[in-house]
Amino acid sequence: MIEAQELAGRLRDGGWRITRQRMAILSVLCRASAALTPQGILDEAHHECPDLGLATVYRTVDLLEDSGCLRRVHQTDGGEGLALCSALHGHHVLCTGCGRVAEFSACDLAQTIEGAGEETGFVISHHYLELLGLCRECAQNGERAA
Amino acid sequence: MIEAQELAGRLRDGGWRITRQRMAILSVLCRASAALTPQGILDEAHHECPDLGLATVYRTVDLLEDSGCLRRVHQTDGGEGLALCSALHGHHVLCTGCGRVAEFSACDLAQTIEGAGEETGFVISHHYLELLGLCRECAQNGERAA
DNA sequence: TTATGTGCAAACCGTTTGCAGCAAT
DNA sequence: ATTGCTGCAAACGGTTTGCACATAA
Repeated sequence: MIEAQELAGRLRDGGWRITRQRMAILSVLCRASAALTPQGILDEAHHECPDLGLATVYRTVDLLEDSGCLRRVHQTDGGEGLALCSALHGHHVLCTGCGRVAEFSACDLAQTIEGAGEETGFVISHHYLELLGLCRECAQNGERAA
Repeated sequence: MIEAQELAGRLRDGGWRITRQRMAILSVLCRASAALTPQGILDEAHHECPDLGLATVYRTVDLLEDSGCLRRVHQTDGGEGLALCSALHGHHVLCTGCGRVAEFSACDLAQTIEGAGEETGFVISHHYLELLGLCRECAQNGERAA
């Protein structure tokens, strides 16, 4: 669980100003257990920053994405959501039952990348990986994976 | 290189009608080496089907996605594109130099899935994987990966 | 003090939808 | 003959932008 303060530090280091609005958005993102939409962020942040506008949410989200603090993830419903990246080279796992998002770092694609390289002739340099399944709670409650 | 006829067969088997418009869209998708947008599909298909409308492209794209023949991929420019899935359980590789798309099947995530499961407590059932790099030509021409 | 950030509201643009006519089966 | 498919154009909704004001540094 990363702290809003820590993310704010990253922004400050990047030369960005720390405003009430940005702090509110960061807090919301840190508290969130599921991926959020810009509108969802606004709704949540409204409690601690009633005059926040949607345009600012979009602008801040862009900023955070560019800074590598935030990533777009495919939602179960087909849409996209926003989820924090607390660590470097982290990937996301999404729960198809409740939408919860978690990060993991144990990513070993060496074999796959080599195989794909041979198969296609490409020289692979990056990858985008997202896992889907059931979180502990949903698995225990017998939810079905989508 | 999958044939438009083969894809048409899959649609027919699903109970869908084969129309001039759908055939034109399928041909475009089969010919394409890069991921396309709906508008891009329309522009290309216009040659062989001048009265094709954008709404029909959207409707056909939905159909193909639902049938598992087409997948959305993250483009290098941040946008999304559409790429054919010719095989079952295929993933895509995108060239960050020229946009070319290829499919590969050598996907071994067992290790990663196990690790992520331990790390997060999730029971993983699906995954979304996309590789990025340089195609043979771009690598030879000394293009830089984005 | 100064440049950056913000709210507001309008503009934008990709996508979806309703409908009357068309065409695959 | 039936029913699904299509083009058109309007509606929609998420995102971006211009601008004058506010505020972090």
